Amino acid sequence: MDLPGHHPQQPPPLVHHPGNYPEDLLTLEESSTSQDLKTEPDSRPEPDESCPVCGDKVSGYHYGLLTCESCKGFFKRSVQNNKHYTCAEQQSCPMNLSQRKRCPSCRFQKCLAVGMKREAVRADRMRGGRNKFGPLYRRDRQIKQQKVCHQANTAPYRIKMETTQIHRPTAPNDLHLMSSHTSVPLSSDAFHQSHMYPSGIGQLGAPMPLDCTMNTDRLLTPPSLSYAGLYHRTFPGYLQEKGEMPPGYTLAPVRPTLNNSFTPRGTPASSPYLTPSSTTPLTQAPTQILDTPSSATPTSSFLSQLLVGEQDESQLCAKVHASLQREQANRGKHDRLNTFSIMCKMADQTLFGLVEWARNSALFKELNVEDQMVLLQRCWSELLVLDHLCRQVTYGKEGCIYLVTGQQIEVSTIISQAGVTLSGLVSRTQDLVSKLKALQLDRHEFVCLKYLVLFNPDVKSVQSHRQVEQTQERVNRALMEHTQRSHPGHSDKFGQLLLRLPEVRSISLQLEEYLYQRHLLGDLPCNSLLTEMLHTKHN
DNA sequence: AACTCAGGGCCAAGC
DNA sequence: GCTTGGCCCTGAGTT
Repeated sequence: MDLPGHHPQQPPPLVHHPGNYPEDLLTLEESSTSQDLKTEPDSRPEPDESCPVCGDKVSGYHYGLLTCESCKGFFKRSVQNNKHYTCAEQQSCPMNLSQRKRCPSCRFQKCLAVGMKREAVRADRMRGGRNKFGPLYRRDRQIKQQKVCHQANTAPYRIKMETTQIHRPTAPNDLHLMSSHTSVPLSSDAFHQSHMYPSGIGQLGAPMPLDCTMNTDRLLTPPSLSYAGLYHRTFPGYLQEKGEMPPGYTLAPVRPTLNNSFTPRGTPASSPYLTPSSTTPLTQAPTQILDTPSSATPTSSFLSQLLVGEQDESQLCAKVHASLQREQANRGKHDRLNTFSIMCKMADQTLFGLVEWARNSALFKELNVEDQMVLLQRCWSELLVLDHLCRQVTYGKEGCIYLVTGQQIEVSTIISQAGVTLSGLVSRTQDLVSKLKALQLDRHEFVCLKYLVLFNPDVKSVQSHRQVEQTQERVNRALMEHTQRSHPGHSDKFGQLLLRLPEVRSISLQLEEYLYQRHLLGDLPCNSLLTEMLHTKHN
């Protein structure tokens, strides 16, 4: 579309960003062409850049990201007129250029899902000017620009820097996510065969390369940030509380209650996804999580309370699949997500679930919103690691990593194909899994560990410091009494459990660093909670 | 001061 | 009558 006064399709000149690139890359750029030297990256949308909502041609940044003119208008009208659409189908209508008009509900959900921001639609309807997302757009441009440069220089650069991974896996060696019906307890269930594998995601015969090369030497300047999205997505109501948003604005999509026991149609009762309610023992797992019979002591009642808000694995699994399916549906046949992107999406959705879990926790709700944010920003990666560990202890087979989607992946395959950092992370995590399996962790103990990590009195900026400290002590006591009661023969289980937490923390910090480096390379999906959390910590 | 570009408004076309 | 989407206007921020 040619817009007078707009130049959205003008090809972006190759630019060089002084200070933002390591020397070797810089040299490559300078030697390649005669380029303009600019301090600000120019990345007007390329002619073939497509709208993340419908695939149409983008016309510029609108409400938080590059979209087409049509979706811009649609989103604006929807927010301005406070529209509430209803989907006549299953809320998963295909969204593309020809079908975008069919279901406004799904279109609007898609707009929100890809990261369009309601708060960018002005309540006062003032025209012109700039919005507060300038830094976000700059960051996005920078990332895109870095990605372009990275791709342009990718081959020689990787060979040079990736000493452990000179040979990038080609198709025959591509990492395949093992189909669960061959390896995991989900076996032959109809749900997994018909439902669990979105097109091109982890299907047998659909190889997914483990694009996990990583160059730890590439340290780029952290771009500028906007935290608004984090607040909005994780703390609906925050701005209303602050009086920054008019009433009636919903800042986050309403999500189903986590306690709802969700049963995908066609899933046999033996599936671990059926982990029905949060208070039911997980009895189907290869390595069982032992739920001990408890007498009605005050501690066990407190522990039961802690378990109330536990995430439903089947629900989480369904969400992750839906998210991956949406993502894949938006892409062309030749533009499949690589394995790393899929993993990031999984982590992102899991993180969403963990934030929801915390927010729904009665103990956590007692804190003010600022304290909640500070605590979550501090511990999100530890929660992710703990969540992963719990899944491995519960469902993981020896030598395999069990994904939130129910698929399994062989550890040896990852280690042989990933770079040094990722291999190290996987090894450390697997070691920890072995230790926790040996300790025969039960779900009470896992949830206590999560609470211990969440209620961290060492976070200095917490206002209700005493409250956080008391809660942690209470959980600590409950964990101690529980381990003594449930494993009377294992006198030091409590101590052994606590001794694992520093390793969890260490892994989580390494994971954050790894993800942040990949993010700077433009490998992480934009507008994800994961990237926002990473940014928050790095500032 | 000129330019940029993202937000809002307008309105013909389509349903 | 409502929705869509292309085009143009506006004005804060940038150069």
